[in-house]
Amino acid sequence: MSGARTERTRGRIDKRQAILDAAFTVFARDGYHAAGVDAIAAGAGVAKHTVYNHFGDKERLFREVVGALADQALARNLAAVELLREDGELTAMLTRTGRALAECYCDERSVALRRLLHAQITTMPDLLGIVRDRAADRVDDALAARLARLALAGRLDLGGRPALAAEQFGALLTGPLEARSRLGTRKVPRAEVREVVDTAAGTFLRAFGTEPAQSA
Amino acid sequence: MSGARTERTRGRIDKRQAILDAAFTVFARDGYHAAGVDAIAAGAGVAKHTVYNHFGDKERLFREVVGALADQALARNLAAVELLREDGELTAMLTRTGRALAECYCDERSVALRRLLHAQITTMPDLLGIVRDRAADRVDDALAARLARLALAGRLDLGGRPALAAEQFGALLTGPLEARSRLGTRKVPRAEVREVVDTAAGTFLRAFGTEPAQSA
DNA sequence: GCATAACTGCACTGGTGAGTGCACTTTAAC
DNA sequence: GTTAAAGTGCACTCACCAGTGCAGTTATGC
Repeated sequence: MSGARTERTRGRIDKRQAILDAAFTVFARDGYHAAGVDAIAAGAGVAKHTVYNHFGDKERLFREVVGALADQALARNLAAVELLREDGELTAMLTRTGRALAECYCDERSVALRRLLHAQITTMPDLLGIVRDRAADRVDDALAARLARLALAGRLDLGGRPALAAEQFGALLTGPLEARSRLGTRKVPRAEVREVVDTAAGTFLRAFGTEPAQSA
Repeated sequence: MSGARTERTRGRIDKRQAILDAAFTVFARDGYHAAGVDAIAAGAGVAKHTVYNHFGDKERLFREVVGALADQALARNLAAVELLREDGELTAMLTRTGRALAECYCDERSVALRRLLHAQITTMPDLLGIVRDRAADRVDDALAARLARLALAGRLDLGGRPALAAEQFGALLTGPLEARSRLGTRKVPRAEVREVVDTAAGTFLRAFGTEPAQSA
């Protein structure tokens, strides 16, 4: 329905990108098996042969799509984590970071990536490794590092396990969002995201904070 | 690999159950689309016609499998939640309940249910409703009710929102377990489950407890 | 014992989709 | 301008799979 990404037959170098975009759309909508290469080619405004010229076969195309989604997710998530600085009021900062992470998590592409991953994890077990290496692990590490710095500054008490604390902060966001978004089928209203993030930040600070609580 | 559930052609009434069992195995292994009705029939030691006699078509069979999985998950999870009583030491109790819930979450059938749900949620959006009505929502409610009772007894301070606290306790378990089990593809070692559960209970009690902390 | 309902085995249809072959056109490089 | 690479359109093969038809078998109710 969203039509071809290329304006008719114009440039040549961006066919590859057009195919990746269309492939994402179709895979996300129909899932790996139900997705047809014909539909992808049509969506990209490209001949089926061109798809095979660029990617070899359907599975390799799928892997490329997943890899691209992982890269994009990494960029967005790292930007969110970098909102956690050492200065500024803790509650506000944690809330801002949490909100940014929540937006990443709810992003259409992230939702699709999780869905495709879950669906194909048994038939293509290596996919998870790709996504973890290129995105998930790096975000976790970055978050843990930021929290560790706050602990070093005496503003958090993580019991010497920043990675565990990062894991929990993430869980306090993603768990509720997964449920409330109905596995990504429902757009969580702004107010509800706010509630999830504020509650997560509150719980996290009550558990790990060293400063007098900033009431909700 | 686990062979037919029925010992050759014996009883008749349990063919239905044999089909459901085999269908679970095949759907869980291959996913909805890649699963073949022939494979299911073979796995159940039954003619393909018998499958269609009992369930009409592949999609209805799939729904029955999902429903059955939800019912089983509900039973296991409720039993876990009911470990939360009003007497007894809080940390120990929360840890025991947490461990039981973690085991439910890591159970092969729960893993498969989540996987199938994620994979088919776009093509069969009503599936989520079935699972929520028959399992997820009820578990959440039961957990919230137990926590509310503990709050009423003055042993927790949930800020008057037991449902939010229940949501967070669940998230502190499922989030880390989801990641550490690699979406269910890896068996999480006992020691690691213990770490996740203890950390979750610790964080929860530091955030919501009213009694002096029981150190880890 | 017999009628009926459930089950079996096998062959079959119809549809769909991955991947290829081929003749032709367009673009980019020199 | 000519050449080579990339792209197009279409028809085609091959395989797989949901669902059906049918003739024959087995169990169950009475």
